[in-house]
Amino acid sequence: LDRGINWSAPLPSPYAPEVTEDLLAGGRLLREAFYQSPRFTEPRGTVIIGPDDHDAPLLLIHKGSAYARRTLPDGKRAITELFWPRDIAGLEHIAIGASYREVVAAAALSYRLLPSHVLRTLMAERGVALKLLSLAAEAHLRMDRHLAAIGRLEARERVGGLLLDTYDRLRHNGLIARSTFNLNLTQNEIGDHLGPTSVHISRTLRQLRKEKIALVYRQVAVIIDFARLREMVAGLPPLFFPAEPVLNAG
Amino acid sequence: LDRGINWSAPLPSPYAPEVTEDLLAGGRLLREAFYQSPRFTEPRGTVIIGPDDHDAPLLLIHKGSAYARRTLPDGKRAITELFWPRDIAGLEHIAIGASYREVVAAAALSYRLLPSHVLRTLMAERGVALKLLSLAAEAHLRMDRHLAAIGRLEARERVGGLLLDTYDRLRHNGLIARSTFNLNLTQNEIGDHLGPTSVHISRTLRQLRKEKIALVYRQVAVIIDFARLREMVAGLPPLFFPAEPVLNAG
DNA sequence: CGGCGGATTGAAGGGAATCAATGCTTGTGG
DNA sequence: CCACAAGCATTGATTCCCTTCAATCCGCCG
Repeated sequence: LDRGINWSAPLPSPYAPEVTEDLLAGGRLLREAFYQSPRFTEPRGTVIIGPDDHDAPLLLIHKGSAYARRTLPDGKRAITELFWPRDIAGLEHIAIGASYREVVAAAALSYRLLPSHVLRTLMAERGVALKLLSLAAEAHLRMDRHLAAIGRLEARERVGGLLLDTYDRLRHNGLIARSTFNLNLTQNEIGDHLGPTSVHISRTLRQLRKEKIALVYRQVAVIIDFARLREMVAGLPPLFFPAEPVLNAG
Repeated sequence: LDRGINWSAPLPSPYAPEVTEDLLAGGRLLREAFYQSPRFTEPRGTVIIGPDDHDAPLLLIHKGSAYARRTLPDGKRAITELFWPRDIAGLEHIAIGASYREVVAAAALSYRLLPSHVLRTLMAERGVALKLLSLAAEAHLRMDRHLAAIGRLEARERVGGLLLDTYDRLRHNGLIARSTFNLNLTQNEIGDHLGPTSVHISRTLRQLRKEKIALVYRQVAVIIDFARLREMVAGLPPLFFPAEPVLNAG
């Protein structure tokens, strides 16, 4: 059981050392730009960015969570990315003028928007361009890893991975302190994200509950046994890079 | 059957109109930078970028093809991206100093390398930064779509999708003119890319062969019946954006 | 209270994995 | 020039993970 031991994940990703300063400056400018826009709030389920929106804005999340969703021609749905507070969604819109997926609020969502043309202007600032590229790279890394998981792991490991990844991401950003957190996804949505049907997600969760590894009840997840959960998802590469000498205290 | 009718895919992706000029300029500069470096050639199977390389370079492909591969802790492999001539691989390295996957030559590969720090300098040029972001966005789009396919479609549709996507990408870049092309992937590698085992890939290909839809023999693919193939992968969203009024003749 | 979306559970069926044997090419060396 | 090994592909038999279908249940809201 979790006895207050720090079970959190390894250190964050090491950026190329020579860019950390630029990244910090760029991140600051980016945040300031967002803060010039008003803060919106929308209830769960709201489509923030439509599937065919033109010149869609970028989106900084303050509170709640959101996901990117694709609807296939036959009506099947796939959730390809999850966004949590401090994440920026819609980086693609800076270069590509049309959206190809929806961004949907997974919980009551508080956020700010920034039109893509503002970003294009702001990119003149070296740090901003670099920060945007690094955000894109992080998203790429997560999708790459998710792709490997979906293609090569079984439902059990994928579900375990989702729980652990979410915990690690939230914990790493200081958004939670205990082993309980709000997943904000119905079992149907979990299925759309991981591949299996909601029926199978239900069975998998029941199994984890029965084995006293983790508990998901009404979108609230509780990780009971970190050691066995981490062992269960050992097939998955680590979410962040392996620990390294700290590069910068910035 | 294919009677010389143009079965190729819809138009390329529409960039935000106000950036097309910058993109062209940036692309030119980027290409020029690559051309300052020597051209290398490696045989099929060569690992161009190792899984733990630090400060890995970017890679412009001239001839042949390559793929990005992850090896999971238990030895299972996942191929998460395919690269064809004119593609640039390793955009992540500009911001993230460590590689998290391998880049492997899928055929005799002719390519050039560019160290990431050169890119970081070159990014001062507005067009270059924008071009890099747009390349990242395109890669993101492809992965997003692939994720949806892996998560929601069956093996048959995935295999069909791979064939059709490859054809469309090659054709769109003027790299092939007929319905035959070299896939450069063993059935094992196809499996690593699409999810199923090589055994099941073999059976699926046999089925397509029997139905006279497509033929893959010794890594060479021949699309026999475009109409039925496109119908078969109707569940997949289009590779490029739907046709639009042409933005720019540039 | 009735209705509704989400979750649960059982039974049956199917798609894909696994295991294992065989065949086919190509390259190598005797 | 043939034997042989190695890697890839093919195929059958069996198993199993997951889907599908359908019924039920639960908590919540008007």
